Amino acid sequence: MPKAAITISDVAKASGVSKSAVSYALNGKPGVSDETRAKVLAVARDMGWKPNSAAKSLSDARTRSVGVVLLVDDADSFGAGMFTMDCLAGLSKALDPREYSIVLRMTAGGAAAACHIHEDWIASGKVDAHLILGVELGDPRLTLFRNHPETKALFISQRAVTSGLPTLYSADDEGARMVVRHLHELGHRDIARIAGPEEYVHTLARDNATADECAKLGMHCTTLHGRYMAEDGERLCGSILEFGQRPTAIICDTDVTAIAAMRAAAARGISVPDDLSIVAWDDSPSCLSATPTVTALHRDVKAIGRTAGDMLLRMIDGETVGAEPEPPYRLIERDSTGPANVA
Amino acid sequence: MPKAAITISDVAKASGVSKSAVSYALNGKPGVSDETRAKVLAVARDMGWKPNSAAKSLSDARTRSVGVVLLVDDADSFGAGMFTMDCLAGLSKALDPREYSIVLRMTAGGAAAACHIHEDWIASGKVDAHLILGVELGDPRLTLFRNHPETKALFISQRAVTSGLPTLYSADDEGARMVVRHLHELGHRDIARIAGPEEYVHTLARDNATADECAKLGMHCTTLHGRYMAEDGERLCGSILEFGQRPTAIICDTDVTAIAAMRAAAARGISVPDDLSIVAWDDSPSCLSATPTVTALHRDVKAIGRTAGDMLLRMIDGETVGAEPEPPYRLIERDSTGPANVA
DNA sequence: CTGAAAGCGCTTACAG
DNA sequence: CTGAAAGCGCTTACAG
Repeated sequence: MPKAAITISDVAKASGVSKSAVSYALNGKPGVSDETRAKVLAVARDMGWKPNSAAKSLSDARTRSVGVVLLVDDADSFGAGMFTMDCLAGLSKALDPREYSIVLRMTAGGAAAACHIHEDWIASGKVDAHLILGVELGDPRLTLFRNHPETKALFISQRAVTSGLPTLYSADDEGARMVVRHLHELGHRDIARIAGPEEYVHTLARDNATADECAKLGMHCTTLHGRYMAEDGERLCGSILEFGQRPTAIICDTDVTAIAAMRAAAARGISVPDDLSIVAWDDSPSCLSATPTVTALHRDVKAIGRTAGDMLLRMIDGETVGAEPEPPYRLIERDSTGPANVA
Repeated sequence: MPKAAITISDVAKASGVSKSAVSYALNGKPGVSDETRAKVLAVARDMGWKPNSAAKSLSDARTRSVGVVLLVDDADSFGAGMFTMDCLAGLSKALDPREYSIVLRMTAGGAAAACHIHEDWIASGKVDAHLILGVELGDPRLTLFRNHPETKALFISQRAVTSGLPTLYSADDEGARMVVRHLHELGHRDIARIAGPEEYVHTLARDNATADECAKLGMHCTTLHGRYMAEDGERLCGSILEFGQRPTAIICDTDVTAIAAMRAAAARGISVPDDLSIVAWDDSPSCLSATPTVTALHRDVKAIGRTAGDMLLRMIDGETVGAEPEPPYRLIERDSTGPANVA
């Protein structure tokens, strides 16, 4: 069984034609008679021939792969975990039919380390295109790809951050407005938000949109920032509930903080959703298994990955790609939100 | 900035020597004077030269990448998610210093589809080695790699499944015994287990080891099988609590079912850990945020990935690799287990 | 120590 | 329609 790798020359010999004839036949190009072509194809199949990937890449300058560098944080391997996984699944799905693979690297060295890997890939021609996630303001990867406009690179990011670069931008703005409007309809006028760290650009995007929509609707919103951890959620929720005027609803930027906030409320005898409504920004299975179940902003992460893959393929095909929006959020109403109870 | 890819010939021209001299210099091989070498290195660095990856691969028959095919299940994108992610992170960490990348594909087509991808990779020389996860009994990938002993492939699996093939085998056996002994020390004699689906080989491994250790220690264990879902955990726990002699402890094969089981117990007024101890097989953040916190078997998944990476590199270097154990489980005692309360 | 040459496996103008 | 040739960018014996 384990025959040494068979080449186009072997096929040529076996079918009694020249190497070039084999190449033409195999690639469906003109230059061979139908008869020859059929024979070559049959022989190639029988011998189990596949084009050598390195040789093909060298000769046609295509690697048939897109590069992704993941930033891993030793602490929170959890936060980004599922998003990344689903996103890769979607990407893979888009790439699959074209026989493109993902070349994956992970680094704990942050944006700078990721940037070096991309540089290497550019210089070595390791990938046909780059996908960049988790960009921050002043990220060196922005500069890198601005300086290499000939390199095909797509960012999944906020619109404001990557301006001028091909981007699949998030719908955080719309999401924020959606939540605020939902709470407004339920009669809430005084709300709070347990937001993520201010370093994240999407946090700022949400901050802005939330504030803007609240202003439009005449609502008041207090925003506190913290990490995406249960303890932060509990602590911030405590602050919100104990100081000043208590809001009737809280928006939490993540499922973890939302569930932590519910616990903090329960600990104080505050009932959700009767006394307090809670909305989680990221939907997840834990939103479903919590008591009560948590109303959440849901987005189809696989679809985001798939869209990214499609955009990358278009770039590889030579098309110019600009900024395109990701699929919209959907608000999934569950049991943690209800009419405002203004005591 | 965006200079067209620069090649070894450019460097040769710029430093006034031949291409071969450049190659020797760049690869630290003898054949050039120290002076020439230094000059070439300087020029190459200045020009930002990197070896073209396809050319290098073609010439030395090494792709500097290992291939991984992930089986994605449209339904449960969650279950395997974090394990896979952490495992990849560990793998990447091992591969990084050698400048190896992961070539990643994901498929919803199960083992058969994955098998085809591996076949393609073998024929096209796309990767230097393969890593295979989530193998089941009768998996076509076992046959494929048995028929291709010259291909470097490592399985992360159960020892029994892959016999003869290079394998990083799991410590499920030891894990099971560890939990049983822990419960025995706490005085439990009559226990139950909410296990995973019987299709999974690791389920059987756990079944066997649990039964064996119980027998040794004179303990009784009832085992029920179900999916890794909250509803299954609740249902099975209900069955266990309501029929026959109620056990004093339950081992759940996953964090999800453990937490569901705790809920089922609470719903029946059974207190954890006073009336019933609960152990989760897989540790996770939710074990920490549950009330009470859940005693769990914890394994260092990144270390598993890293070990796999090291083994793969050794295989790539020509070493023969057999079956090696993964790092052992650790039992993390939290608040969901306590002394047996034999009413 | 150094250069010219052949080869890795494929593709693609270029003559027959 | 078909074959011989050159080239993709690198490595590596092989003569000077």
